[in-house]
Parts: sequence; structure tokens; C-alpha cells
Amino acid sequence: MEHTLTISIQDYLKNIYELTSNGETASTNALARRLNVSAPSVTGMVQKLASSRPALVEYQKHQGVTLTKEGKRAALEVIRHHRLLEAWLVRTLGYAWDEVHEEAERLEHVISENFERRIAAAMGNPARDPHGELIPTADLKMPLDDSTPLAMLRPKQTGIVQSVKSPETELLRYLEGLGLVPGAQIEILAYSPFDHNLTIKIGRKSFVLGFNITSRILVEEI
Amino acid sequence: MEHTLTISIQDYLKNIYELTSNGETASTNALARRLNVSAPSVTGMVQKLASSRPALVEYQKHQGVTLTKEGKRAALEVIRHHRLLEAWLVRTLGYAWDEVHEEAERLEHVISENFERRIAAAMGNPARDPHGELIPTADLKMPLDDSTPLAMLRPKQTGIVQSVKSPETELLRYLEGLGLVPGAQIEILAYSPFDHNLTIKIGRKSFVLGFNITSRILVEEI
DNA sequence: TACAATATTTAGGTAGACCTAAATTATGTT
DNA sequence: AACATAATTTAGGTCTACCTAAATATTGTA
Repeated sequence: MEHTLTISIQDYLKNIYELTSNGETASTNALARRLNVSAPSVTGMVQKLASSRPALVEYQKHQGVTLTKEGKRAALEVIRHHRLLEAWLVRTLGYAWDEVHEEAERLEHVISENFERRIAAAMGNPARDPHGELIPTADLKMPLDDSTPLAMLRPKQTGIVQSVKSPETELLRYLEGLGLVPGAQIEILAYSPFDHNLTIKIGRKSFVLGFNITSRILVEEI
Repeated sequence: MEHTLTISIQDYLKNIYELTSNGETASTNALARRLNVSAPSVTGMVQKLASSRPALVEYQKHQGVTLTKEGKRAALEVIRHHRLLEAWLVRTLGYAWDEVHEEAERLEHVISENFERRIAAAMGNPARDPHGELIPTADLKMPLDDSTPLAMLRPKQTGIVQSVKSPETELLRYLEGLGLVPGAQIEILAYSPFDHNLTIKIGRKSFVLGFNITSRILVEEI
């Protein structure tokens, strides 16, 4: 029952997990974009994953892909590795939160279960990575997330930043400069309905962010 | 001038380095055995490495392989990664000295220079790994090793164990049980010329080891 | 020095993960 | 409802790193 999952396959599963977390299927094109691979390559791989036994994905021509139970487990394993590694790199090697992604991206595929257990234990089994993202538990369940996208908040509402979903170094640095990091208290000052810009206050500073950014930040309303 | 060295190539170079450290060329068969690969596969890869520009190995049909300057640099880089990782795993994650090899074997190919620098600095740039093997310096020179194989010592001689060259968990555990680890003080009690067995004393215990083992242990004579 | 044993290489394939170009299916308008 | 556009798949390759079987060198020894 044990597959040997290649690095490529692990990457496909991880990305399918992320694309389907909203309940929709993952399209060939969307996957191709994320994986930096051509669309035909995705079709081929997805066909293979669907016909492997046990199947890792559910797939109907032209209908997009979803993960099977086995595929989801494997995806969560990779995501757990990734997020634990990010936390580990920040906490024990002094990496900045914007430089861990790339390193974790390569390490996630090669660490043993032993390594995983050891870093998790050494950190006291953290619930979130440095970007505030939830870390799947050791038995591979993704904890419930009760946060809302910052983009949904309106003037007068306040919240605490939970997580920032982005692998882009530049954006992360920019947000850090604004103080917009997990844990920060924010208040919405204004909303412009046409461009979906929000004016946000943190401490005494305030600034305006577009939907592009606010949709990628999750907050806990208070 | 920057090659992209695949994991396979890195493994070839590392093993060629080790096989040629005695000044001889590395034979196709010896490499095949170490890499767990067929002899024809080695021939093919070695031809490729010899004709790449810049060439990573020197190779003449039927004459075995040696590393070029570039190949040696690349090999030392991998070996530095490996040994730093072993030290890191033991020191910060509490791995036992006999379980680090396998983990380091996979991680060595994917860590960044940034990661390498950080763990080296965090450990204060250690000179040796947990097996006592010398770690190539940051500028990729292998420090001189003034130690002698234990197998060369004769009764009355004493020394301090420097390193144990073996990836085998069982042997390492066995030696640890005997107290034969880097740093241990030893004295030779007896030598049998026919089978090359040595009787060795550590603390109050003494035991007999065959050439197979004594040739893989390096000591500093005192 | 000749020849068997051993080491190495050549020849011809395979599997995985890609790619481009061309064909097909879906979709969104008008 | 028809058709252009976009999304997806099929067809046909490539490249890397393997493999086995067969051919060829090298070597040690009779």
C-alpha cells in the first residue's frame, strides 16, 4: 500500500490540495501555472495519478482534478513537512520569514519521519508556521481555520492578523515593514467599494491595501 | 560556468573523491558497487562527466576515473554539506551518531549555501563530524589529516581515536558499545600477524578486532 | 605467451517527467 | 444556435539515468 512518491508527484498533490481547498476542482491550466509546467504535462501526470492503485486523484477529462483520501493524506504530509520546516528554519537558524519558503520547498521532499518528529517535538508541536498558516497535525488532519480574509472586513471592524498566504519575498518584506504580520492588531478605517481598497490602521500607522493583498491575509475578527 | 549538478552527478563525484583519496583512480566496478548501479551505467555517466565542459572527471577507457579541479570542488561541496549536516543533526536534534548518515545523504543535495553557512556558524565552524571525519572548509579545501589507521599500530603503542569511516549503523553501534568512539584513548595489547587481529584496550576493557574494522578506524598516535 | 577469468565498454532498451504542435472539447457571445 | 475563443487533451518527441545482454580489453597465471 506504500507508494513511492516522487518529488514531482508530491508537488502535484500539494498544489492540487491548495487549489481544491475552496471546494472546487483544480483545472489543468491552474495546476500548470503553479507548477511551472506545460498544460499537456499536467494532463499526462494527472492521468497517471488517477490510474495508479490506489488512485491519488479523481479525474474526469475536462472536469479538473480532486484528491482521493490517499492523495489528500500524502498532500497533508508534504504540507506538514513544509510548514514545520519553515517554523524550524525561523526559530533555530534565524531565517527571516520571507526567505524560508524556497528552502522548505526543497527540504520538504527529503526529510524522514524521524526528522519530522524531532523538529516538531523540539518546537513543542507548533500549530502555525511563520506566516501564520496552520500546520497539519501528526495524524494528518488539517485543523479548522476560523479566520476570515482581511478583504471581507469593513470600516470600524477590528481583528488580529492570523496568516499571510504568499510565497513572494517582496510582498512579505513589504508587509513586515508595515507591521502587518501574524499577531498584529488591525482596525479598518475606510473601504472604497469600486477598487476594493481598504484603509487599515496598525498601531499609529495607517495605509491603503488593494484586494490583491487583502484577500491573501487572514484575520480573526474581534 | 555554473553547472547544474543533478543529485546523481553529485553522488558520482562524492564517491569518486572517496575512491581516489588514496591516489589511485576509481574503477568502474568499484563505483558501481558503491552507487548501487550497474557497471555500464557508470561507464555511461563517467563518459558524460568527462566530456562536459568544463569536464568534471578525467577518464580514459579501461583506466578508471579521477576528478578534475572542478569535479573536486563540487565533490568537496557535497562532502562539506554531508558532514556539517551530520554534526548538526547530532548536536541540535539529538540524533545518534549511527542514524545521521542516511538523513544527511538525502539532505546534502538540497540545502542552499545560505543553509550551509547558517548551520556552520551556529556550530562555530566545527572541524569534524560526529564520526570524527574532517569537514572541508568553507573555501572547499580538505584539511590535512595526520592520523593513521588503527590497523597499523602494534603492541605497546597508544593513541586517540580520531574517526570511524563507516556508514553502517550496526558497526557504529557495536563500536560505541566498546567505547571505541572519537576521542577514546586506546592501547594495543597484542597483534596476531596471520589474521591481522589486534587486541585493544580502552579503559579497563579489552577486545579483539579484525583488520576489516581496524583499517577503518583512524587514530592519532601518542 | 596464450588463454581463461575478470573488468569494462558497446548496443539497444525502459521509465519518468518533461516539451511543442496539432486536434478536440467547452464556453460565452451575439 | 452557431461560432470564435479559450481550455484541454492527444500525438509524437527529448533528456536523464537507469537496465540487460553481448562484445571487447586487460590481467594473472599456467
